[in-house]
Order: sequence, then C-alpha cells, then structure tokens
Amino acid sequence: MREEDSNWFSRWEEELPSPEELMPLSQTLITPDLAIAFDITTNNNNTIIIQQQQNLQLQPQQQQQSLHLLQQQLPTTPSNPITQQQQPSSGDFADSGELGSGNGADEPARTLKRPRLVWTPNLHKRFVDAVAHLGIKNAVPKTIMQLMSVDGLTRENVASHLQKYRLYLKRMQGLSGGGSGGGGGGGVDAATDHLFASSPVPPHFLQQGRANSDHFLPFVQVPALQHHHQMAAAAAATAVQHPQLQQPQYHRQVGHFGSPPNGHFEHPFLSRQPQQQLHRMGAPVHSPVAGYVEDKESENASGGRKVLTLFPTGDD
DNA sequence: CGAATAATAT
DNA sequence: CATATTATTC
Repeated sequence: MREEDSNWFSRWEEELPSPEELMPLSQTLITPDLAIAFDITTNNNNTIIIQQQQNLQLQPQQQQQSLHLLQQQLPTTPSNPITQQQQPSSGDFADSGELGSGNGADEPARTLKRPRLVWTPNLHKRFVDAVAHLGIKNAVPKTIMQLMSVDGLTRENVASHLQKYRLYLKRMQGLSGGGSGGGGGGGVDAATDHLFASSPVPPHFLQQGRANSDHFLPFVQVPALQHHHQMAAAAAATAVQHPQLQQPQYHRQVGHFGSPPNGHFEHPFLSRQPQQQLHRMGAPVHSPVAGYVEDKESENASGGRKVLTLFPTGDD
C-alpha cells in the first residue's frame, strides 16, 4: 500500500474557492504587515496542531508532542456517537483509539528531531486554502506556513509539500485536461497523489501565462461528482474495522490527547502560542485561510442538495 | 525559494 | 523488495 491509504473518501463539494482566491491586487498594495498584525491580534483561533506519526525507530528517547494536535476527518460511522458536526474554528476531530496505555511518557526533549509529518487531508486542505488565498505569487513556503498557522509546521514541511503539490498540478495539467480537473476526476488518481486528489484543488494553479494583468478565470468548481458516496461510506465503515489500515492518526502518543467520543478535550499545550513573530514580508497576506468548513458528508438523497460550503471569510 | 536527493515508512 | 511520502541538502 502506498503510504496512506484512506483518502479515497472522495468528497468534493466540501470546499469552495472564495473570491479571495483571486487575490485582488488591492490587497497586495495595502500594507500587509498591518493586516497581518491586525489579524493575529484579533484572532488566531484556528490553531491547528499537527499530529505526527511517531515511528518506533531506534531513535533514542525521541518524543515529540508539544506541538501536535491531530486533526482528521473521519467519516461518520453509524456507531460513532460523536457529533462531529460543528463548524467552529477548527473543524477537526481528533480520534484517538485509546490511550491510557501505561505510557511512561518521557517528556519530549525539545531539540529532538521530530518524526515525519503526516499530511492528513485536513492539513492538506488548509495548505491548499492558504495557497489559493495567497495566489501563486505569494504562495511561497514561508507565507503559506504563516498563513496556515499550524503549530509545529515548519517552512521545510511546507516547502516539501509544496514541491510535491506543484508537481501534482503540473502533471495533471499536462495530461488531462480537462475536465477532471480537480482531483482525479476522470477516475481514480494516479495513485501517486491520493492526498492531493482528496483536496479540492484550487481553481487552477499553474497558470503561468499570467504575465499580463491579472485575469482571473471563472473558477469552475468541481462539477457534480458522481457516485462514490455510499461506497465511500461503506468503505469507511470497513476501514474503521481495521484500525490497522486506519490513518496513522492515533497512536499511543504521549498519553494525552484523549479525545473520547466527546470531542471535548483540553490539553495543556493545546493552545497555540502566539509566536507570530513574523518579520515584515512583502506578502499581501490579508487574512489567513478563511473559513474552512469541514466536509460534512451528509447523505441527503432526499432533495437535500448540498450547496457548496460557505466561506466565513470574516473569521480568522 | 526551489529542485534534487536521501531517508524513511508502508 | 517496491513504492510513496517526507526530510534534508544543494
């Protein structure tokens, strides 16, 4: 299996490119610093901490945790009593199988290399959002990272991911064409990009020909996706049965993060530290990724049409 | 910052 | 052992 294998939850209409993605130059002209400063001062609630997969390698006591919150979008299983239908700031649900294992829990020694970052669909979505809202021009690792405001995320992480993402885009443009635009569309993806396919790729990146004025094209949101709904659900259910194949989300980390079916947990270090110590940058970072409504796949076969998610841009 | 390459995980 | 994903280096 490829690295991760739980992304086939094809969900599409989960994200809608906001008009902001067009990145009006006005934003670029205004003082970004001010905007940023304002932003971070007034909110920065969307603190996403990333959870990383701890590999039991032969590493010396290497524990990483002080900065990883796991956020994943698990399909709602019928047996899942949790009400994960909230639209608050962070639409992420933490699923921890269980902990409590007598984990000695060595305190994490800072300065230890952290384990590989796991780019969960959610995280990737945030990434894409950031990039989309920034525009190709400013979509550089540093800016993206700052916009994402994900605790623990480093520029290197973003850079690496961005690299791959760009390749994915290029690849997709190169061959297909079309239509499928987004995410695989024409069928299952090449397999090398499960993750990317999972996220609603922004309208169109790679439009390098835009040397002239900004001419935003009418973003064609992914047209109606077809089947795969119940199937996904079934698959999800099945997946749940195999914790082994499940996303590497839960692990007996440092014993904490217990996010029982209540979705109510408070960790000592959950809050994200306002280390927004950014120095001036010529990036028009207006507002951090606007609203990112989580995908709430509702099976509304009865006329209930799922409109594209809205964008609480005002927020964060 | 960006691409190549190494390392690591599955 | 192959492939995919992320980290590190250039």
